[in-house]
Amino acid sequence: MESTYNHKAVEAAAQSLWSSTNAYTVVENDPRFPKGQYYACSMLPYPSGKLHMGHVRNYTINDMMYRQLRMRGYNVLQPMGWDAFGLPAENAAMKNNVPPAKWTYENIAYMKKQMQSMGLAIDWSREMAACNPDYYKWNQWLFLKMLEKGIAYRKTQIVNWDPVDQTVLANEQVIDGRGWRTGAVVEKREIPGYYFKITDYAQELLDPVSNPDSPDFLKGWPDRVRAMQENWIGKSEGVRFAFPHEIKDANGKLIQDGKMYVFTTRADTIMGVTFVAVAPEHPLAVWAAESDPELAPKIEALKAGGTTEAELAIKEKLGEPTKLFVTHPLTDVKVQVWVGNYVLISYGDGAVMGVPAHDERDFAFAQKYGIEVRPVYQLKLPIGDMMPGQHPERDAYVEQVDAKGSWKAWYAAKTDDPLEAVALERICPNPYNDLSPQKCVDAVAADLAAKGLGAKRVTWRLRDWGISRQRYWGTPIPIVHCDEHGAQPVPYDQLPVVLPEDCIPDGSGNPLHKHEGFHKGATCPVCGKGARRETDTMDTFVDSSWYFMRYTSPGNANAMVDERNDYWMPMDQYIGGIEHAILHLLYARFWTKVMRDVGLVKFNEPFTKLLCQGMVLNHVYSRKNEKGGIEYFWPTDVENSFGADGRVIGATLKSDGSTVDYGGVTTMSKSKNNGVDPQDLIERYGADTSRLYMMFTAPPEATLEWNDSAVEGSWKFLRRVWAYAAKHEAALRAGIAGPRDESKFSDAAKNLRREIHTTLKQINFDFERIQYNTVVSGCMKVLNAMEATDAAAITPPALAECFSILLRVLYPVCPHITQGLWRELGYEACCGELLNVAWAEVDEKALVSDTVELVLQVNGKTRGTVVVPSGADKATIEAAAAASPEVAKYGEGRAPKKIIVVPGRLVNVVV
RNA sequence: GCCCGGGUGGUGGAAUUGGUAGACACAGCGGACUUAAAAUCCGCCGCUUUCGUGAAUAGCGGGCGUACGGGUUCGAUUCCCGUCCCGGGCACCA
Repeated sequence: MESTYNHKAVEAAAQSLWSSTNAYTVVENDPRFPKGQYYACSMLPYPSGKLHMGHVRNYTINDMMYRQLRMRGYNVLQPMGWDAFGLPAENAAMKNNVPPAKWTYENIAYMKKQMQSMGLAIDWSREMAACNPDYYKWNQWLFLKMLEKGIAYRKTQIVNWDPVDQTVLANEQVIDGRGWRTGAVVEKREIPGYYFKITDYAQELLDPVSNPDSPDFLKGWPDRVRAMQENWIGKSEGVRFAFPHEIKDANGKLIQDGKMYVFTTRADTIMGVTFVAVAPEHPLAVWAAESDPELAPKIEALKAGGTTEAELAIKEKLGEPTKLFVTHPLTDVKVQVWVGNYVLISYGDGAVMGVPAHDERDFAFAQKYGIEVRPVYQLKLPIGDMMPGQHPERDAYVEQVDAKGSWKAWYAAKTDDPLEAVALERICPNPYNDLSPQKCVDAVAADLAAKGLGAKRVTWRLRDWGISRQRYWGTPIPIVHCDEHGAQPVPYDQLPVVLPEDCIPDGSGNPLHKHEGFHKGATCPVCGKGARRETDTMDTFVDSSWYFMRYTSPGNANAMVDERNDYWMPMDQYIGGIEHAILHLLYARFWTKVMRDVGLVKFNEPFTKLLCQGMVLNHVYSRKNEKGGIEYFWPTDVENSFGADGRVIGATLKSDGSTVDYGGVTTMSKSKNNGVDPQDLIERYGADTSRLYMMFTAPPEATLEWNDSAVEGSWKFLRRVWAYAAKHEAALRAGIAGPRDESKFSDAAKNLRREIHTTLKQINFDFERIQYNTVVSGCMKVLNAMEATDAAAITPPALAECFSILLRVLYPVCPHITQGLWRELGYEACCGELLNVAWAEVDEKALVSDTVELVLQVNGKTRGTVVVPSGADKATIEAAAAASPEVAKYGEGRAPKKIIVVPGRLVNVVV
């Protein structure tokens, strides 16, 4: 064999072997795999042009899992596909004047080649692309089913409209209120669109992420992802009730029929209401502005600022009083209406009851405007003693068990005159004083219901999923518009509605409008007359909501999925970026439940286990240039300077020493000039080194700050593996072929086997918990142990066994070099192809040793070790420990008071 | 502001249910080989120079050490309470 490692030749040979044997094509119920199916899948990539480091990391994790489990006897499926619809293709089309389809297909071809060069064990016979009519036909099919079931419906939506380009803009395409391309002021327009009633499934989507007792609880998901979904769904249980009023508009009509509704989760504090606040867009605020010219601009000003950023949480609570009053539903006291900048029109009824004593925001607001604070629960601190930012409720909850009598205390404090206090209380008594908060909520809700003014209500943050996009490159929504019969679904037998692939968007409007054959070439299914085809396409999240099930049923032209899907699904392990923790994973769960309700699948949840691999980050360096633009610098062209705490405080350019700004670490991107192309790495060191380094440098879920200075180390390790094989080729060959009689193994062989099987045990554990960085370090330990032992002293069959363990445990990370050595050394001729060889199992007999070394502690401090025969009983160990010189020295001659023995590990002598 | 993670050598990171902290590497330092370089191999590598013993900033011994302050325990990186800092998520959600 070659004396040195030639990665190019080795990798080419392995890859051509795999492709010539279709090594990774899997079939259902394959009898070769006694342990049954295992479906391990990565989130499908967008074909942007080429792979980035995040992809390499994601797919290497997936591939390691694949190879290890397959060797363990599982029928493993690792498919791949393309999230091929979407906006970037349209933008590229405009820039390069090529149809999005062509651009997309070329990218797919290139990226597929890159994946093959990584040595990924993908079953390409199941490849899918979202832009293929064979795939998106089923988006359309299920859409029609959802229309039938009422899960899909049509309503008008407010969108960002660019008046120059005549197109709809996504939120992120609106910059400072202007279109990103045209700079035109963006208008809000109401246009009709289709929605999915995901809210109907809210409770069913919530339980598996929030309730550990739910039968579908997703215990194989990271806690943080479950928490994010739970927050996103946002269930809150409370009471919705009305403040009656007689406020009339200019036409003399009662506004909102004389009832101002609010929602609260704290109905128990209803007796503490001292004001109400409405959003600036609320009908009462609108009327207040119309009827008071001085107030109008002030209310307008309250609309300023976004409402979706975290910074709002610390924004100052601002408001304006109006001349309007509503009536407290239980006490009939008049309550002033304020307009507040912290009230959101989009949540609940756009109005809140103000209880300064028991709500932090209400408290801040009341403090600012001198509104009365009226506690319902006894407070720990008098209101006057509270510091700014300190909120009464925190303390109030502590004391809430003693709510009884609190109002009396408060009234008494408000006036020195006990008679007046009694009088005040009579005006506004609190009948709920004796109740616990939860009982109080029930009682208040009952009283409001009796008056016909309110009821308990569950409110959700989750909104229905709007799927209409006024874009070209997406799944056509299968609807036609007839002048006579309106919007009509396309009949099932006319699916798919095929998207023309020859359009080149120019940025103005939807090119499908101009495509006569598409737009005008439809007929009404009711009357058969000519009709216009819907030109809106579906949100690309629709495509990604079920692609993983299409992998299971490739080539089926008659059904979305078939019985093969029942074999593979639910997916055992899903792997992808944390950035999809909410939307994609929620939509896929919803879509699965819809498929279940249509009778296509029998399970409730699609992903049993979820792994979110950490992001790959790199440093960012930039500087403002003369033109005012920002210039980014390649990280390796920059020298850092460090502060006393070791953090980067500044940076200079290596070329001329000029200073640049250090921007911390962020995700790699072309625009920030900090993306590392994995192809460079693969070409220079090979796929195995790249994979090894990627896995070794950080655990899969941790973020990884890119630094390739250690790649050389991984490269060096693989060269050592090869060199060891080349140096000991003869002994290894002899060991593979020779008879194996363990009773004749030399002591050196026994010692080496003990060490390697101990390490193997750890490696197996690390594979199970998906801690692949320590799997790699385990592989290094195996080689270190072999190199540290004189090979001549090792019985050849033992040497061959040890090296075969190394090749097998290293195989999932570095399949090429291990496959190459397996064949070169003759393992293949004897035991078959490495991919199909059984995983290395720990030989418990090899772990046994005559003596065992225990850690010796005196008074809890480690002082040395004590060697005892393995299997020694407690008394023997205690005696050995007590007799040790360390105990004599550190125990200062005192007799042991107590001896703690942890079998196999440690003995602690307390004197 | 709230929720979820996290804080360990110069660096990436290890330590399975509390049991020898720093595995495995990278960088660095010293050495071997070589005409030289590369490659390779061997050794050292948390702090304490003023804690002891040494001529010694060598060895040996001791002490300290897992963000900080407490606690539980024979024993704490690990468990509990409090504080600070960093990262991610979010919804001023009534």
